[in-house]
Amino acid sequence: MSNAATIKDVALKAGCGVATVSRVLNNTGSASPKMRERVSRAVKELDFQFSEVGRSLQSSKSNTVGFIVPSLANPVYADALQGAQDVLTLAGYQMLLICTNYSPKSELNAVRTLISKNVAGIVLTVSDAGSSEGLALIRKRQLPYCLLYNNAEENHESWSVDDKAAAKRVAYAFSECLHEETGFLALNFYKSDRARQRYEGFCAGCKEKGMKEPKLLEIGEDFEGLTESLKNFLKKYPTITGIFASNDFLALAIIRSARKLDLNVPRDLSIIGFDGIEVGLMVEPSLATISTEPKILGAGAGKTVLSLIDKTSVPSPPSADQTFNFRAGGSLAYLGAESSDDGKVSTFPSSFDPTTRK
Amino acid sequence: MSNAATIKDVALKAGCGVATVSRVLNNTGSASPKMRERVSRAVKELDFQFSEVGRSLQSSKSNTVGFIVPSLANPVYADALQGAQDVLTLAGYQMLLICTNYSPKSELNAVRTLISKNVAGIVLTVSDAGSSEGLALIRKRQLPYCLLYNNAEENHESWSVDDKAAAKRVAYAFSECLHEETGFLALNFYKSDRARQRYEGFCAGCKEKGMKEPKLLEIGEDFEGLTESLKNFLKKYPTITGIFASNDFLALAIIRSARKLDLNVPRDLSIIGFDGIEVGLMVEPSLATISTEPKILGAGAGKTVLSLIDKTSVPSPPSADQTFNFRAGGSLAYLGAESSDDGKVSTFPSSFDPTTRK
DNA sequence: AACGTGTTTGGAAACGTTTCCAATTTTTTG
DNA sequence: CAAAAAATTGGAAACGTTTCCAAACACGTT
Repeated sequence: MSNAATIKDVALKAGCGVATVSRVLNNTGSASPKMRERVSRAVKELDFQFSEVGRSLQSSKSNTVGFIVPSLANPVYADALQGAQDVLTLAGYQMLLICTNYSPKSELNAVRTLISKNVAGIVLTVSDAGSSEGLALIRKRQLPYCLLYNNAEENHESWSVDDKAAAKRVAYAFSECLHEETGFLALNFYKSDRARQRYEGFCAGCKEKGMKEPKLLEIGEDFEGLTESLKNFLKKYPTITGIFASNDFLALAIIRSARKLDLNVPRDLSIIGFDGIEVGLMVEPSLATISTEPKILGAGAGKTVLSLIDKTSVPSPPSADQTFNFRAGGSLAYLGAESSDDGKVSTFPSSFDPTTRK
Repeated sequence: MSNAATIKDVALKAGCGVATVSRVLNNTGSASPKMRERVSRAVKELDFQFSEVGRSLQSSKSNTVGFIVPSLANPVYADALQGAQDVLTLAGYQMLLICTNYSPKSELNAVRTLISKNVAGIVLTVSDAGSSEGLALIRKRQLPYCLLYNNAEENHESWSVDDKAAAKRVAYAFSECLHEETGFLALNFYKSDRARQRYEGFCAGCKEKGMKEPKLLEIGEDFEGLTESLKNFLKKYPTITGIFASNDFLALAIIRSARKLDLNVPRDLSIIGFDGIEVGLMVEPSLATISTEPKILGAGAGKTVLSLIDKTSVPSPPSADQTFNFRAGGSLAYLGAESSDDGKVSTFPSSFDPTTRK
């Protein structure tokens, strides 16, 4: 298809051997000034560019890194991707992207595909790190890789939010505002180990603070019928005063549903989200949530893979409690007697912000 | 690095020539049943997989398609990407992704890179289709390509929202609600031909309806100081009753700013957005906006490139007025005397929805 | 003028495929 | 059963690079 010039064409036009062209263009080995000049002119005239395919075949290396995520509809992954892109591009790598749509089977296929394309490394988010066949294949093939948003077993490189710790923090927030009975809202609970870990952490936190065990409100593929589900849920558990949504999108959706049921947020029902997406700051009342830094995580995972490729020292991910912050917001009400009118809650001291890195 | 088996290893283990292995595995040419069996076993034992690099070099084809977008922070592009991914994956192609961060210079680099990787085709959004060097290079190299979100000159394949027509529609909506004086809010006006086209269309629509010419409110890199800008803007033009924001994010941000200035939306100021992102439905009041189908556009552009590659017939993009719908919402107030209390506006008949395709 | 020394240069092999073609084997046919 | 026809097989070239190695050349020294 492509009428592109090859190194042979350049050599022909410059009147020299291909080896010389290669040497000149890569600045490896010697070449006389006039030879350099002739080659340069030929390159100009032919608009020559190396074929990365030929290069990759010969060197069995490539400047491509694979990126596997469940979906880009979730801004968290989109942002993480941006972060990774930035560091990869800077290092001269391109990104081969595959979305698995939360299907573990696609995960394995994705890995196979990337391997066959000879990628230099892989950044990936899997459904369940413990049982992922794709991940196993990567390790078997000894490819540089880094997990993203999967809380690692110790033997994996990984950049992730500590879901359990963060969810615990949510429980504390409810507790500090004197909530006793809460619910946990998740979409596709069974498909995401992240949702499960959040639930686990939330339960642990509630227990620790002497609150009742959170009731699980699980919904299916999309938001259809959420209002109805909420109605039934609250009928079944009328004493619930707060709901922890496993991501901000869900949190916004449940707020809307509550509104449809003529419930005032936060007066009748408090909501806390997870992720800290930007629009959470734009709605009224603003969304109390766990704020995270997807871009930093993505960049970190990208850097890790690059280090693994170059065999330089691997950067350390932030420690568990530095991967998130609790962000106060109007959607969480203080239930005490001296309840002030504005529904505002004191902001908590934010922990060290891992954002600060070059 | 990789200890991966090659076709030679398979041939060795199966006791045959590489040509035979190739024939068996690709089901091209004949092979005896026992030979097939021997080869299959060898493949199993070695966990063999073709190297796409070798293949690509030999065939000067590849199953990779390039995708160039300004950014993924904007959910519109993220969704479009998803749409494209779906059709590409189904057709056995992978996606090489490059974000340009709105820099025309990166555009050219991106194209060069993709060409050197021997992609089969490119889907791309450029800053300005008329002057894009990257686009010019693609055409020169005769690569299959399709523009996305760039309103095409007639000689380009393109899937895009008709910005001008849609913006006109916004003007009509204001007009129908009896607004006379409006503003247009844009971020990085000069960098995006899309923002410019929207402004142009909006002006045209206002003129047509006998409204005053919209005042331009332009802000820089991010949302810092938006509230201040709005304050000054409204001081300067106190008779403005509505603002058209060039995307939904901006619309939400300006609503928040208005709120900070103690203005009630929509009573004191009406807002209409552009894009139809999902959270627009979740906020209160809901966002009046132009709803679009990024996923469909992305899928369409993907399909177009695939058709170009296969030299099959190219799908037709939806006609201009089918690329968007006006979506009524609480952020747009009817200014007539019989103003009802709820701020609701009649919904307009939605035009044919181009979503309906396999 | 003959000799080292150091720089430039190009041929050829290798990377992992596919495909052409000729050689070999099997099957069919008279 | 021999010959023709058909099916099966493998060697080799090609795709675009890089790199090893030996050949060619340019010098300054005796």
